[in-house]
Amino acid sequence: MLTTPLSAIAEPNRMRIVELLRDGPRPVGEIAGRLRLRQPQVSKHLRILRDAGLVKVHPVAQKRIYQLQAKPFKDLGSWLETFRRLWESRLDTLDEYLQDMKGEPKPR
Amino acid sequence: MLTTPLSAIAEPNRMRIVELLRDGPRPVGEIAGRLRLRQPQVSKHLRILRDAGLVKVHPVAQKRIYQLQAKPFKDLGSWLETFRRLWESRLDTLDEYLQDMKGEPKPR
DNA sequence: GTCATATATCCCTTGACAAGAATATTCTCA
DNA sequence: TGAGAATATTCTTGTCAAGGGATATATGAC
Repeated sequence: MLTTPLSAIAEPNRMRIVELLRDGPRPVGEIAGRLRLRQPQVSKHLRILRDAGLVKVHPVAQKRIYQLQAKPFKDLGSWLETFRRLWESRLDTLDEYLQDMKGEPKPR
Repeated sequence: MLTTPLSAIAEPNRMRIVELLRDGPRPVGEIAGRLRLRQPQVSKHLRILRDAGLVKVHPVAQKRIYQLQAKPFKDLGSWLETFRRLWESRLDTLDEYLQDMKGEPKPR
């Protein structure tokens, strides 16, 4: 129900599926075979990945070719960028915070 | 139990906590106040974030100042990099895959 | 010591979710 | 049309995790 891209990838088997699809589009059966998973579980995981917008499906005969979508990865990258100062600024802000606290009135 | 950084961030309230800490270290009470969460839940979430290596705690008197850690974000960035060709190569590999399957010439 | 503040942990209930098994659906082709 | 292949869905069950409430622990002030 609540299917955000992040929580979709957080599940270990879905992570494996995503990493497999990183190398190119694959049909369900091949995914199941390579990852040693049962077909129904793979279909269910793909359904969730699809609802999260992480993959898109292309029907070819009876096969369904699943393909990664770029957007959620771009978005995740953008979100990560907002943390860039975390590792770029050598001086962390802890000392700064502690300094601020010194000026505040003491609890009673 | 299985506490990976990704699954830790995937939880909505923990995501909010992480985004709050992005602006700087904060004690538990302030996090609870700003996010309108109850203190025990915040402590529990912080515990999980801490087990996942996302935050570090600095005791100051009775307060515990929580601070984001850079490493997991760097790691996530590195992992995300492995998907870069996804959105850099405008030509996706779907046609290529279909061609392999059918043995047909690429449609024009 | 006692009290107040700040945070952590414990117990409990409830809901979400993943796997398994069986079945349903969709498509191709003879 | 029927058969077989490829995939999707339904139902059930067990597990895990989040929230609520109460309580425990730690620190500082008096």
